[in-house]
Amino acid sequence: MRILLAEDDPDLSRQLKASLQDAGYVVDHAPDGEEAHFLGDTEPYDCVILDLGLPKIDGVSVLERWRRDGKTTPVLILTARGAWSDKVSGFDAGADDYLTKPFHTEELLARLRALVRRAAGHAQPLLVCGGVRLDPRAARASVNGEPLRLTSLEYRLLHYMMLHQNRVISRTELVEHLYDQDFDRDSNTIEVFMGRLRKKIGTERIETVRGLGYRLKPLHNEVSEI
Amino acid sequence: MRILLAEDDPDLSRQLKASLQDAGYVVDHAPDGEEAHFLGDTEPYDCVILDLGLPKIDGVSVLERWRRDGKTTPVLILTARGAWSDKVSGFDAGADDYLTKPFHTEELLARLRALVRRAAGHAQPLLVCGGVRLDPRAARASVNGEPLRLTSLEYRLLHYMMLHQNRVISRTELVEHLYDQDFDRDSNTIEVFMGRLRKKIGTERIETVRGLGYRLKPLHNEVSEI
DNA sequence: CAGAGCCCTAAGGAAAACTTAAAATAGCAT
DNA sequence: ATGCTATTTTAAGTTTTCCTTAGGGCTCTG
Repeated sequence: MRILLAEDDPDLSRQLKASLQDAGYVVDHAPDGEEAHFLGDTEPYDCVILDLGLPKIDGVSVLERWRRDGKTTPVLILTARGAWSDKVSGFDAGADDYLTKPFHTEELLARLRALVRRAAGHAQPLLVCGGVRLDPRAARASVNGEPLRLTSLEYRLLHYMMLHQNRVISRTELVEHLYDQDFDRDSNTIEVFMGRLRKKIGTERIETVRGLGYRLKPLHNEVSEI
Repeated sequence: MRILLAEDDPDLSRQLKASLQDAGYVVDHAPDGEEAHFLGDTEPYDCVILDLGLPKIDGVSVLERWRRDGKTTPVLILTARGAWSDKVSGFDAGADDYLTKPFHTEELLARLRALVRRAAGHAQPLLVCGGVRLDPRAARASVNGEPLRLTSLEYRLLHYMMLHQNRVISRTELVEHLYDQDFDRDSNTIEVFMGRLRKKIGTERIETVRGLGYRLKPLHNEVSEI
């Protein structure tokens, strides 16, 4: 876990750096806004602790530049007591958290934990099967990067099969998961939809296992992927 | 944007609720921990403002229960001046931000903006989706630099969709976040407003996903994803 | 090679979404 | 307060989408 500490007060800097290192972080120190901006731009930090009253370039400006450049690293801002209007502008510039000096080191550490935890919790479950990708959060799928245009049932079918890829899935199982209880057992909808799906993602990708069901799998030449 | 305000002081509650509503939020109020826990459990809020000194069940306990149940709604905690050890335990219980009483309403609003924005995964204070821009601070939006003239509901609709762009958002989700508890479920307001928004920002930008909802996305030539 | 299992196509029909206009409500200034 | 305007909601009519059905042809297997 690597942290950028942008703070000009030498005493506070030394003390904070020590505490952070004790807590297991790797710490780089920037004594002014110019250095802070440069480091934040070039190095991949997990979090930045940014004092607003920095020499050369002030903290809010540094932050604004980063955000304008698309940096999303979490930033915790330090500010002097009572300068609450700084806070407002800092937040609106894209800060993720604030701390007023003087503060207890323990509180800073707690806030850091919260920030990093939050930033890391951004992993989204993306289903992949060869060149086929499905993002359940976005309700969207693609083949070889090309977005797929799927109807509701087609999507649900693909979703279920991606969740259970490489396994043979019976027609009954599919029906049970795609429809509610009462559904005409001897209907051929599943077959029809298999046909449509195949047409959209490539026939080869869904194998028919006669008498048992269907299996979704990557193409032969794709198997090595992920 | 729908918010739960859990605060027992009647004066402060009234004043805060008014300020929040002025700022365009839909606000539900819980005067004690029991009510707060119940509402937070049943309604989908975009953010919770939680006083630690609540009657019946105290704030930290309420928060702990939510987190144990897997709730990830951002929570901003209000606490009395000087009780900083509360903060630490509150953070570790899963709070996302802290504010010490007394505070400036403007600061609370700034922190709320930051929280909501962060929860949606945006570091930038300015929401961008292709040629559409929305500045939550100024409550302004534009298309290709051209300022948009939006009514209150149109704006809130666009705001919510920009926070969750590229994701399919159901009619239900929209209704739940744009209105408070009692709203007629089978009404077609959302459809009507989608029509109006589309007329203003361009039909292509809002894709309807039949049976699921709507998705706001950049135009084809503006960006490609997945 | 016969029969079961599967695939394909096209069209009917129903649900979902869109459009429009008018009624209801809220907001604002007089 | 009162009326005027802007906004929101309701409601009805229209269009679009796509789920389902059914029938003929194909393929695999015993």
